[in-house]
This record gives sequence, C-alpha cells and structure tokens, in this order.
Amino acid sequence: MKYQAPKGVSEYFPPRSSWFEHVIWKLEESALAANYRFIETPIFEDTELFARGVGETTDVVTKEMYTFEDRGGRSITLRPEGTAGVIRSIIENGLDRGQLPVKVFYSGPFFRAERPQAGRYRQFFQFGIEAVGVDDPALDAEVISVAHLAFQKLGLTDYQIQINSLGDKESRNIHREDLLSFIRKANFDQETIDRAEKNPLRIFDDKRGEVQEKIKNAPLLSQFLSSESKIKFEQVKSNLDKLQIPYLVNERLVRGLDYYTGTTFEFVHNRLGAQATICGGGRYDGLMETLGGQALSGIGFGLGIDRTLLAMESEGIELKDRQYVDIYIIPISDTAKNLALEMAVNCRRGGFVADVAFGNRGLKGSMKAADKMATHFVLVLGDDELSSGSGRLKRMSDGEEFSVSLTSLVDELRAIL
RNA sequence: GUGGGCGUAGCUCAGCUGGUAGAGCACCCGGUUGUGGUCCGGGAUGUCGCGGGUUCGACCCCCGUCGCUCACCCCA
Repeated sequence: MKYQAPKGVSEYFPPRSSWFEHVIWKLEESALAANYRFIETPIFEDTELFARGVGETTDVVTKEMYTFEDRGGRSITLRPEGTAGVIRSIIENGLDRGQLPVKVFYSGPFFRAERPQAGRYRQFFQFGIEAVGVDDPALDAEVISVAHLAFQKLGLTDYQIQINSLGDKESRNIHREDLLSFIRKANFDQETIDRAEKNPLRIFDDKRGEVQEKIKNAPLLSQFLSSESKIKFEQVKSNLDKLQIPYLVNERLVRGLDYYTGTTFEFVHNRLGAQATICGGGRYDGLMETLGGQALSGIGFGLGIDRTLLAMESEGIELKDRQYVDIYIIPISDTAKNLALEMAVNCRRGGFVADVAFGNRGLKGSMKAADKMATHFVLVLGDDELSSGSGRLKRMSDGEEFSVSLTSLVDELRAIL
C-alpha cells in the first residue's frame, strides 16, 4: 500500500460516518435546547495562546502540541483543546461586552502529538460548550446537564458523572504546600517528584498501584476549601440533585489543564479501556484575565466524539445507517439514460432523495443495488415507458407497483410516499 | 519517551511438530427474453508487511526493519 493515513488519526467513512454525524447532531441539539449559540474558531492559533491559556507546565503544552512556523516566521499551533481559542474569540470580538453569560458551543478536530491508543488519537473530534461571564452554581449544573442530556439522547447509560471542587486560588495554594511536603516525605522516584513539583494535584491521577498506595493518606483539597468555595460546591450538588442527575463526588478528581478552578467534572464510561473519560470540564476563574480580557469567570466542557462513539458501540447501541433513497431510476436502454438523470434531478428539486443506476449493470444487478441502499421505490425506464409516457413505481418493501405518469412523477411520489 | 501483543484475500480469521496457501462474509457473473431481498451454481482476488539468515525446502525457525495495536505518563 503506497499511502496510508498519518499515525493515530481516526477516519469515518460510510456507513459508520453516518453514526458520527448522528452523534454530532444530538450534541448540537442539546446545546441549542439550552440556548447555546454556535461558534467556529480557527483550527490553528498563535502558539502563545495555548502556552498561556492551557498552562506552561502542562503535558499538553510541554510535549503534545503540533507546533510549526508559518512562512512569516510566526509560531503556530494546531489547537489541542477548545477553550483557549473560544475565550480568545470572545475577548477579541467583544462578546463579553454584551449580555452575560456568553453561551457558545463548538465542534471540530483537535490535535495532540501523543502516542495513540484506544480512544486517544492525534487528531480527534471534540464537541464543547462554554458559558462565560456569570459565576453561578446553577450555571455549573446547567453545563453538566447539557452533556448529560446529550448522552441520554444517544442512549448511553453505563457511565458515571464524577465531580469535585478545586476551590479558589487561596485554598489551592495552602493545600498545594501541604500536599507537596507530604509527597516529598513519601520517597517517590525522581520523575514522580519532578512532576509533583509542577502540579502536585496530578499525583492523584497516577494509575500505578504503588503510587496510589502511598498517597492513600495524602491531604485532600476538600479539607482546605474556603467556606465560600464549599457553599458553591454544595449548591452545585443540590442543583444536580434537583435535576435528578446522578453524580459521584471524587475528591481525587483532577484535570490536566491548569486553568481549572472550582467545580470540575468528568463523565467516565464503564466499558471503555484506559481512556474512559467521554466528557470533562469545569470552571475557570482566571482564564479570561490571563488571555487579556476582563476578570470574568467561565465554565465549560469538552466532549470526545470519537470516545462517545466507542462508548455507544460498547453498550451495543444499535446505530442505523441513516442514508436512504426515495427513488432509484434504472434506465435499460440508451435513450432512457438521458432521461433518467433528468428525472432524478427533478425529483431532487421536489425534495426527494433520488439516484440513478449509472453504468451498465443490467436490470437484475441494478435491482440488487437498489435493495442494498435502502430504496423506497424503483422506476425502470425502458422503451415501453418512453413511448407510453408512463411507468410503474415499484415499492421495495412489499413489491407492490403503482402506475405513474413520467411527466408528473414528483407529484405522484408525493401522493404515495 | 518506555513496555507488551500482532502483521496471511476488501473484511474477520484458519494454516498440525517447516514441504511454496484456505474458510466465512463481502464483491462480480449466471439460474433464458424487462424487476430485488432467500436459495443454488460459477468466478476474480494474495510478492503470507519488508529485508536478510538457517534449511534440500519457510507463512511457519532466527535477526533486523517498517507498520498496526494495547498499556504507562497525560488527556477528549
């Protein structure tokens, strides 16, 4: 094979591509139902935006970005996540100077230069929403509810929502020192310590058993939360209760991006491999300011479309191919060929899905083709039809035939479909 | 960056302790002249990832290489 797709990218082609479309549509539907508006930002941005926004010490920034120089010598990076670009756009276009909160959703490809594995790709598709400018626990709950509703529309059931509060800056700083000294005393290997020095919270995410054992008694952030943070977190939880959205408080839940503060959450699917987080997000208090905007809080989530599809498949959710053909026209003489496409185009103008048996497969072969592509009606065009000006529409579901006039085919279709 | 597994027809895979390749599905044609789904018959398809070595002989053994895949770190 001469060419193959670059390592670690996912491709969606028929029929699976129609499930992919379906997932995106349900996600959009859920966001629109909550009055989020569509935003489309560039796939590449100034490298500095991500470095500042996502955080200089994060793995994403230090080793996972696709960065290159453009012809003008500027450093450009393919977006590794969605929030930084959206916030940049909100600031640049002054959306935060109108009514608040600004509620937007986005969808598209993202890029990270990592070693691929199940559910993790170098180019992956993410859907996300952001609500900027209002710091209200009810909004935190709403954001979670949007993802939850979407997953329910898709038929997913075997997942859990984990939530935690990372508190405000002050609470975090005190905890950080305490946790760091705990880690320093626990004699870890050098690599683990180095990582912890950058962001000690990450140690909670370490999957190695011996590490988990050692941090069993590590000080948790929840013990350091300011009373204000605690109250907000309680409100988020009681809001979720009222919405009857089940969740699990996971005090060790941390996220790999530096901008998160306050409420954080993850939707974790139970039947996926190591990469089981199908949606993750949280509140970010300092991000707007960091990127040069007003000091406004925001909250949002990123939702993995590839992983969602995998999750649906793991639950055995039946995904039907949505493509169908209303009318399939089979010309069986040379003179009929010219007319066939013309009639098909007319049907399309009339709002129907119409296709033609191109090439020379013969009648039988064309009938088989019609059968395979979920065709409602077939019209055979031969010399008889051309001379009489009428034909028989065959309904594939039961074989019944309807005689129709060729010149008023669209109307006839409307009448029987 | 580190470690494990795997590379045989379009797809999923079989191939016993080494004797130069098979199944199912899919695909195409046919079962008489212009009507599909089932059934029956027939057919095409592989440099057995690539390179080297051992051997009379390698898909099967050894080495290298490339690719895929899963996992670690981390994330959607």
